[in-house]
Amino acid sequence: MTDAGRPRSTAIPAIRRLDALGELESGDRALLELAADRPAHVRAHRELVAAGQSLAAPMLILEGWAAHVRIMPDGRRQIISLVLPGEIVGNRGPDRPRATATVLAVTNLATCRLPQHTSARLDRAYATSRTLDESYLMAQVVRLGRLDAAERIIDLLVEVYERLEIAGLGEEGRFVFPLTQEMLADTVGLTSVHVNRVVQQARQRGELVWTGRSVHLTDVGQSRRSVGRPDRLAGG
Amino acid sequence: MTDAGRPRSTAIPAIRRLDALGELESGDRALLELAADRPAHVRAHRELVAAGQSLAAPMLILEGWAAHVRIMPDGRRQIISLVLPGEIVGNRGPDRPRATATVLAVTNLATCRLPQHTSARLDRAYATSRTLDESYLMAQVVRLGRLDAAERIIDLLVEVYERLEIAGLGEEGRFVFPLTQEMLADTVGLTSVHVNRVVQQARQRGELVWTGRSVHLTDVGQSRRSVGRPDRLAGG
DNA sequence: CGTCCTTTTGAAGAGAGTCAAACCCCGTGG
DNA sequence: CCACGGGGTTTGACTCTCTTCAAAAGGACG
Repeated sequence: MTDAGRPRSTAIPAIRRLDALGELESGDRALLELAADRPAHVRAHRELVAAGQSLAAPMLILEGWAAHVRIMPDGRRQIISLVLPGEIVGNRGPDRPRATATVLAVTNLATCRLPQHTSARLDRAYATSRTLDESYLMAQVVRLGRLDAAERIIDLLVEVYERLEIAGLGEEGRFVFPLTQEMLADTVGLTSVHVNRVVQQARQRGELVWTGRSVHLTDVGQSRRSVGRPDRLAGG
Repeated sequence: MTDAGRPRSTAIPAIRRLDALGELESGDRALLELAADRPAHVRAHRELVAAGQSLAAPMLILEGWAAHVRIMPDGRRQIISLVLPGEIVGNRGPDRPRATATVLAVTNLATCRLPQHTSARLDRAYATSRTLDESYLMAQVVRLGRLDAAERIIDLLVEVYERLEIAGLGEEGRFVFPLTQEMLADTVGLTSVHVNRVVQQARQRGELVWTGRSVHLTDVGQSRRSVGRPDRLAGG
């Protein structure tokens, strides 16, 4: 279900996402396009925000992936959450954004400051985005707490696919997935060795095609049922 | 002992917590006390909010513990986050609160509606509370993703202690802990059998005294270091 | 005294981690 | 054109944490 009735709003995925979340008007889109017109670039592996630092303003990811990361004193690493194109770092509504964890550029990034004090519709898009952030974090907790290795990986891939789909960056179960198996392991709380084995099993089942940086979930519906994902919330 | 300089603001722990977070004025406290004066009661094991439902208004927990829970189709259960006295369910700032997961009363509860549209200081307390909620959720992800069983349990107990301390409900590592080992297991992503064994080891090390519903962490500093907890954010 | 819930204990099995090495792809440079 | 290097992926053998299944033992309460 791409956009049947509505015309495609813009060529910029990040803006398409906010449009989808808030039903923006053309003025809102123009404002966002203006902001996106002079993007700031960040190289992969650079820190966007150090833990405990505060962010000047919320930041919109235009291209590339970022992640909230926690590294423990002994070197263990956990990717707490991913930030995909169209999603926002430091989106805390009225209060000052203060990072609760380090934010890392997973790939090269294009970003811009998030326009503030704007229309009601745009604010609604931001608010919806915030609500989604929370639900993604909760889903991550359930994933790590109660799913086994195979389920964790499929569940994460399904979630990523559905998140990318909002910005028009995924279709028919296909999407770009720039994480290495090692980073995937740090996301789902496993070792890269075990991730590798489990991914191969999913391949052999025909559930998953993953070559280079592109992933194809051959039957998203089946996959999402197999991991007991709750139905998507009805719109509104 | 407790508040050296400031006079103890109120006898109600939930209000003490918000006071600590926002440096309230007496008017704010009076407003909260008024709201807390006709509490609503909820029995243990009742659902406060069903998954996907929206909440009429944010709800302040006056007494007792609640939890965000996800139950999977096959019966697996994960407690996503705990809500302790003085903490808030459905605290989403300006946007409509919509529950992302079921909220369950862990013990009998006393609650009240959270006063809205109030002073700047009270709003700041709410905002800080929201920020803390997010950091607790992130800590839960790290706990489940990268800590082993013993670490998960100690880390959770340390966090709970420090959260209760804000409301004046913990001192010298001692606090009331109403969860059964089974519920603790559902929180830290383990089985109750294994939780039991690991708790016994912590007892034998002398790290933990847990009898009935009261827990004593004999050396909080040592415990928090042993699980690699980041230093608490400096105030402000 | 019996019932229900929670904690405790035991024995055996499975899932994931560890360690180590080989393999692959790809860009670099001789 | 091919050797070199380096990240990422793959494989194998072994270990160990945590789960599973079962049952006993405590405790609170009507």
